[in-house]
Amino acid sequence: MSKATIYDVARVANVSIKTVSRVLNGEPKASAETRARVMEAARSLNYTPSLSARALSGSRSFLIALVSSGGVSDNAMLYFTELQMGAIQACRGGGYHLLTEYTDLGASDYGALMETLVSTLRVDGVILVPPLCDDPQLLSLLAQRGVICVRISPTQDGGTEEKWGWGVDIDNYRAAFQMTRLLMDQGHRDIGFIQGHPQHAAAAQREAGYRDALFDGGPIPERLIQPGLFTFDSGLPAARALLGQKRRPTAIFAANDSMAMAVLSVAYKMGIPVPGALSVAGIDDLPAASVVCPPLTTVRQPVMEMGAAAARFIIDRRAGQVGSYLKQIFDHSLVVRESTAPPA
Amino acid sequence: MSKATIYDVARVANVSIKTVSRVLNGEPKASAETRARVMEAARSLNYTPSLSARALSGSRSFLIALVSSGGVSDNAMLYFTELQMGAIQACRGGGYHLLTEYTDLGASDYGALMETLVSTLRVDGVILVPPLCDDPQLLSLLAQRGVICVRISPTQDGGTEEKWGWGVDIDNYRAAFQMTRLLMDQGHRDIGFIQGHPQHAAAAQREAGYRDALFDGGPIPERLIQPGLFTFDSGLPAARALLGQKRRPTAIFAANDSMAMAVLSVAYKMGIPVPGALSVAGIDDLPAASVVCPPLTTVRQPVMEMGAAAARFIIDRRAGQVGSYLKQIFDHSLVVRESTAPPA
DNA sequence: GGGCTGAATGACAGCGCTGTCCCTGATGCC
DNA sequence: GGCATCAGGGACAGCGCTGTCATTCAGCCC
Repeated sequence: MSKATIYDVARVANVSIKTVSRVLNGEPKASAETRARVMEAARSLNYTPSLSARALSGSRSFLIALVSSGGVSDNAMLYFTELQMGAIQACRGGGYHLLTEYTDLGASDYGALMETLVSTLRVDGVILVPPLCDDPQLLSLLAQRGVICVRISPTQDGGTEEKWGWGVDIDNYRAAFQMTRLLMDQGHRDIGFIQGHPQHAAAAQREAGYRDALFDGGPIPERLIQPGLFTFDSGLPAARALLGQKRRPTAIFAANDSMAMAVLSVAYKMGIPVPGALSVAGIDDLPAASVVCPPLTTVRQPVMEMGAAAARFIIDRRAGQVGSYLKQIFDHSLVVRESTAPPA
Repeated sequence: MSKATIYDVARVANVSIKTVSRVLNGEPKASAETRARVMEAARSLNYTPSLSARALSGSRSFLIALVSSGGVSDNAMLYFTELQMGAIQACRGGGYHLLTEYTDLGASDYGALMETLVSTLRVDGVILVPPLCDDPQLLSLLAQRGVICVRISPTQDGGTEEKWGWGVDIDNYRAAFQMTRLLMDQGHRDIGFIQGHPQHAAAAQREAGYRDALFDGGPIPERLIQPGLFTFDSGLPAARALLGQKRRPTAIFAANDSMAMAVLSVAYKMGIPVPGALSVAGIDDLPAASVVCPPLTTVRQPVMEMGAAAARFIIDRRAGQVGSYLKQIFDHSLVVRESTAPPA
């Protein structure tokens, strides 16, 4: 019950420790019979290998770091938990474990943290969320150290995989395009838009989707488009600007849910009934989106799957498999709730 | 730049590796001069010790596991991120790292996961959130293996520390008492209450606080108290039951924010203006609480600090310090927003 | 039959630290 | 001076694995 070592297993199975190692790691050179004997011995002893020993002598640490940034209620953090759960599940399948770290780009310890991750922990890979995943300095540091890096919703100008790592995302352009069309199909024509953070790749893509859907490349009355930063607070003035106009839009599409909720909040204060006099839509499907009044029409991303794919990518790479893509695009889906309806 | 080892540092500082180890670990036997020389050598080589090697040869792994359970939008998960950030910060201070794992009590791999945590990873401690932290089987397994265990918001019948580990919490009774009194001070007398999950210790404490504040031990019209499970969905029927009564309460205090939001939602559908005709309050101060309409009056727990304290406890214990308490109680604070007002 | 190939397995040397034990020289005390 | 004491520091043996290389023994070809 204390702690069986590989020596114990070897003794019981009557083979060398190296053979035990081989069997447990699924290496080819082992007869079926030996394999069975070793497995049985391991099971009977309730053996689990020591991660530290494996890491120390081998080339893998079986550790993946998920690095977050931003404040607790920042947009990136809001689906962080979900991302993390996906990654954890994928890790479990591969004998890996997920380490979570936190840093801000501007933080003074940011370099030291990465150094620790690479040197002290020797993590097998790193998963980065925005905006960390778009920091060239960080990315090149990781690349240079040979750490596999997966970026969540990265900018597209990532260059080659060698240099920038791999990424997972949804098709932000299409998601925004479809949501805009959904509003148009309901009869809306005056559809306001609240932009996302200018440095976030997804923001531009979403805006492009909106523009193309609404005017098909033609000019758009710019009064319909207001700046935002993906945060609830940044959505407030944008919503006020949109709703304060003499000819008020009949629908507002915010580049994410946090800002869409800000629209809901401003409309509530101004006494504008939603969806009666105003339809509101967002993107992300945050847990809160289904809970606000009225429940928000939005775009759901398979965040958990994306997290799992990120971790799996690292694990597979470390196990020797080579993929060829730079970025994996996941399917999104429109979630129509009660915040949208045909204009009065 | 590749990877300096302790040998390199020893060579440069012209001492034995053991001395380097001593200096870096802050052990006493080293003259100030030697200490300085070693530190300087380590810095110049950009040396960071290997965690695996330390774990393998020493008695500490420098790893703390934070184990979560429940679904993404379960109550426990909603402040999980915050808890985690606190723990990460505390870990950083002590040279520790946070590993996150996920399991359900009912899950089949639940035992195996714990086994892995203890045997394979040899974590120095485990932080458990409800309802995991109240599972006697799990707790005794950890205790038996000598793993330090910190429970977040645990039941009180924990028994001795040896057996059950340590816990962090707020004074749920007082929080509920104060919130109820706040509503009473505003003039409310018909204050409905939605209970929390019956198996969760905090639920009973909050209810007791409400009862004592409202009727000072005397009988309470039981129509005012409706069952809930801490989830948004469970709050819906409870809210309907309360608001459907001929003599409707003028305020509803839900045992947590998720259910308070359900009240907001039901009131909205029924056309009951909040706070005009109904005041609503919760407990937790979820990120969403400030975003719903109207923003929710609630009780803020210092979740981040609680997470930090939990991690710090494990680190200190591992470093040899011994505390004496079983449970550390943190200060909460009432957050008065717009969902409460004097009755019309 | 001799030599060759290849599958199955073992011996052994670390990986980079920490724990334990031991050595050295200075200090203090009678 | 003699002896215990103690701070400061080193030698050395692992911790429990994996990588590398060597070894063994069938089977097989000419």
